[in-house]
Amino acid sequence: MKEGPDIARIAALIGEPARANMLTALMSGKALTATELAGEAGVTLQTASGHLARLRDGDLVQVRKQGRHKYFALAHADVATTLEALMGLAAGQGALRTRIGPKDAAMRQARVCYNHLAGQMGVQMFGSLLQRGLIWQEGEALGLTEAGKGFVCDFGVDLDGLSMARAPLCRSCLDWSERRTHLAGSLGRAMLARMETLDWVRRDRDSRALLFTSRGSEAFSRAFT
Amino acid sequence: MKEGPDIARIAALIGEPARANMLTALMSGKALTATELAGEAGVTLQTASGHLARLRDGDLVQVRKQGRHKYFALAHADVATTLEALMGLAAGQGALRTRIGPKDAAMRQARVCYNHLAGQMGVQMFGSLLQRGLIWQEGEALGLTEAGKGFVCDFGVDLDGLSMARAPLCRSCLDWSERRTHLAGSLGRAMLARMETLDWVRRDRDSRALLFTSRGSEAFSRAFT
DNA sequence: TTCATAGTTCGACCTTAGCCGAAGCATTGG
DNA sequence: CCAATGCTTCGGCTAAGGTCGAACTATGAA
Repeated sequence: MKEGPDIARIAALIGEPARANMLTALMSGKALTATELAGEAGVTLQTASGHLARLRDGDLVQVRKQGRHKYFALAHADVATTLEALMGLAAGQGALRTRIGPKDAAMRQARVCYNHLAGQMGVQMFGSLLQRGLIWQEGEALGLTEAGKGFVCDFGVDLDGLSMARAPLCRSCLDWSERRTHLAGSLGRAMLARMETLDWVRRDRDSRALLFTSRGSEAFSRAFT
Repeated sequence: MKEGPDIARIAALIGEPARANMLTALMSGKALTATELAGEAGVTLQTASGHLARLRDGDLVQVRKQGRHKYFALAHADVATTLEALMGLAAGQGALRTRIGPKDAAMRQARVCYNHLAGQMGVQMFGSLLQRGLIWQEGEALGLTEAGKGFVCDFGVDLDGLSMARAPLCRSCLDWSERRTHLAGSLGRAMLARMETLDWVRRDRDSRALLFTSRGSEAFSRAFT
């Protein structure tokens, strides 16, 4: 009768409104301070402090101390993946709760998901790369083809630098709004970073939405049709 | 502050040990009764009933009522995906325990279920009829096709007599050892009765097991391959 | 030094919800 | 009809944990 993996412990950790809000806020990939997270969660700092300690205990977030600030971020990409999966379930059944405002539409079109591009644009980019044979996919596994490496370098990404990193280069991530896979992993992050450098896209200050510039929008559709 | 889907509600649903155990048990893909799930979760039936109602409310499981049993299964493949993601996070990724139905081999092969044929043979017959287009199935609904009517009459069943009865002609019944559907309803009962008349099969005196004669076994596999 | 800001810990409330006993339906079998 | 079985509902008990005020530590700035 004893369990396998202790799924309840993790789910209970996520299943508390204040903590869920914090984790959702961290999905942007940005590191946030305890005070900021307290604001996101709508609780006082003491309460937030307790929650964050628990999240850290459960290995859902990691901390970096810097001066008198503590910056919190999601511990691992797996955490982001799991949260996306949960959002998929919640979105499938609960349109009743979320009113679709203008920001919501922007979120569906393009948003940041643990520092990589998600939403319609993310799915489009992934599909384009796949169709042109620049990446390959076999079940869960995912990778760059030779042609793909050339493409990515031409795009301006330092592929050699990425290869040194410990994290997997390519990962697939299931989109909660589109219900299709998009590109995650260190390559996914690098691609988004490059697009920001090129000023194709800018981050919204208050949400995870990504706003494409008119120039960037045009260039994007030319690059990933 | 409130953006995105209500992830906390779902996660809290999963994040309760008893419910998590139930969901884990359902990961096998098989449908389980409330009593079985209560055992899996280590709680009494009353408690389990409450939990299952909540899971059903949250669209994590779907239920199928059959006689005095209620069979529960995961609602969608998405639910299983999310649970797997959570298990991945829980790191201690362990074995799923599977509790199998009846231990008696004969019972598993063929037995009586409300006067119709159940067990491996029942599932086989159902599959054969379906594949050959003799019956049709749409969700819960089930019926005989024109070709099926001919087949049944040839088999020696008085279809006209059955149609007079109040009870539905065809019903699907979820097998408690195979956990797949087989043929129930007045037709299911008539089919079994006919097989007994033909001396294909005899009832065991002390149990619900059905013993196929050697001749009957041969004829059965010829008729329902 | 003194003050201000960031975060933690403690203690005390108090709501939530998980749990079971007992009784109530519903279905099946005799 | 009655008995047995599967499940649900109700009521009360209890424990867990979320919440905040207040006091405390730590870092940085004037």
